Amino acid sequence: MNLQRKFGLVIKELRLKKGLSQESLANQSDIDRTYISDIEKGERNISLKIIERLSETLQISLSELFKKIEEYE
Amino acid sequence: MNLQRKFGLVIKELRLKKGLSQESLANQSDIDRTYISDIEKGERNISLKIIERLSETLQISLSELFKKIEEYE
DNA sequence: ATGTGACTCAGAGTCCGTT
DNA sequence: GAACGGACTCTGAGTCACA
Repeated sequence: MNLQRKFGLVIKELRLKKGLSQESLANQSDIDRTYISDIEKGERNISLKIIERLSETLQISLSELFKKIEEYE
Repeated sequence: MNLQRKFGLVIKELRLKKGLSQESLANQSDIDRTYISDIEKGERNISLKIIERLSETLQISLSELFKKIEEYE
């Protein structure tokens, strides 16, 4: 499984843990709802700026976020 | 200091610690030499794929890489 | 509330050389 | 060996209608 798919899975997991819909995560992160959908499916090779915005909204540090991602291997 | 600048500083630090030139890091990571230069100066908003390739060449996990980045704040 | 296809366009990423 | 520049190509960012 590649990195961007793992990334999507972790984002989805964190979003659900906070009881957020894709739409509200999208609004809070100032990202389009359909773009969030693509990210969670692992279909986008996202950049540092997007990663940062998501981690802020989900209230997780970048190192903790990537630690979770690594646990998927 | 923004995230991409901190990212660049950490990459440079790790590269020097391994005794690599920008050119050899570029070659081993299959990234353009001039792009490495820009990244280290914090002038590029790089994607997940590039981040992954750099971490592989520099032999550091993504979570450890971002932990170092967070230490710059 | 989420998925998909199709789109635009700024910027990610490359290649050449010169300082 | 690294920074800088111009001139590229290609893909990520961002949006929309529709299912």
